[in-house]
Amino acid sequence: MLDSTSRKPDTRERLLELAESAVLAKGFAATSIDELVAAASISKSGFFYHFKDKGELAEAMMQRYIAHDKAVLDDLFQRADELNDDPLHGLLVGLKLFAEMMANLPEVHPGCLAASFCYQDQLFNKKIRDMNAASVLGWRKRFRARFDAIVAKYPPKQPVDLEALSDMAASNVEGGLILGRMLKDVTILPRQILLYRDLVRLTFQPS
Amino acid sequence: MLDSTSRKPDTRERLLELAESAVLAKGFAATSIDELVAAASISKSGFFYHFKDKGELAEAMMQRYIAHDKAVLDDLFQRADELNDDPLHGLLVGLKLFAEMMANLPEVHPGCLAASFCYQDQLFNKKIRDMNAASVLGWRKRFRARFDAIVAKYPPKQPVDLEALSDMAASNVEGGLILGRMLKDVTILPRQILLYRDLVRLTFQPS
DNA sequence: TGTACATCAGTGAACGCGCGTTCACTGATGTAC
DNA sequence: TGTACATCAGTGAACGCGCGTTCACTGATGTAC
Repeated sequence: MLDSTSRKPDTRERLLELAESAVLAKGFAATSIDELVAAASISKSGFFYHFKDKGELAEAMMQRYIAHDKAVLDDLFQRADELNDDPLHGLLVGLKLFAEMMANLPEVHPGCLAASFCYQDQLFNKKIRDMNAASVLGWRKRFRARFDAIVAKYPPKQPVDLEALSDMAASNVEGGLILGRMLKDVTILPRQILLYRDLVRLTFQPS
Repeated sequence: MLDSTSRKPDTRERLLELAESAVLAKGFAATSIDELVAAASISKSGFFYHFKDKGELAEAMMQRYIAHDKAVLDDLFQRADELNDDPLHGLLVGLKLFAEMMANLPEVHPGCLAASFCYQDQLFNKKIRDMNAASVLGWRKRFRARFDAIVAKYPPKQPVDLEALSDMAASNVEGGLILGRMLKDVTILPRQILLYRDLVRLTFQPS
């Protein structure tokens, strides 16, 4: 029985964490197994005990990243919904919380592993690319459900491309991360999220 | 004297073009000089006649990409401005033209080299990273100037983060490209641009 | 409680291949006089 | 107009290093009886 309080080193998890930050800095191909095992203080063969090859590392990284991403969003919107019954205000509160969370990240230059992978996708097998696509569709579905509820209560004055508006949640984060990295300015992402929030408000809130 | 109509092979340009599409598919580190020279039908040493090392290739790629990017935008907004005197309508027309242009790209999965580089930026020297940052600041400045003119004529009802709104032009394109690649759906980018256009309209247009 | 065996989490040495880079050289074209 | 030289746009062979991967092996812990 695995005791969650027992702090055994968990080499595999450490390798994945090291790999993630290396890949976000240099890309997957330039991240060598040698550097990971050196940082984790194990031998190269130790790596191959945990992953049968480098492709399996990529798969595990993506799985871990997507699961974490989903957990954060689930938690965020659950908290927002507890504060509010109205679908529009619930989303606006959630987006505000999201912006605050992104403003308070401890990391210096955050990045999205899915974005990194999508600009190197020829390196990966179909399974990984499909995981990546599924995770974006997850964002789309999550936000679309909220917009459907909002539209029912607050019919917009003009026709709205609800699918694009749902996708913009993810798109806006990806874009904000890229600009934040390019300009080394961590305020860009949270401000982009607040701007998306403005768009949602202007689109649905009766004036 | 170089005659622009003389169609000499221009090996260097061909190498840059081949490198760009390879890098957008696999990343810079996984793009080998061997594959480029094979595709260009020259020998490996021929490559080193044009570029002193791989880093100089990266530099030339970025330079070329940014110059092209700037030229496209200059042309686009010049055309939009010829159709219109009003700053708000000029921008709205420009964004519509932009969306149409992006909807009619011949490429299957377009991508942004600057985004690719920024997710591998540890591979590159400061000069390249600075070029990349300068190009984003170029977008910011371009759109900021337009928003300043718009605000003077159409004061917004509520306070607006004009810098973030300017950055969103680039951010929105980056995000749209990423989602388009992940889902292999070329309609995503133009629809995101139209949504940004909606935000601009809703923010400034008197109701 | 003691013993036999299985599993876990690795080690250490070796491998071949592909990568970026160098170097001496070359044939075609351009320029000076 | 002919000749000497320089530049352009490469070629071909060789280099050493780092990479991902394999393989036989090991000491510590867990489980069955």
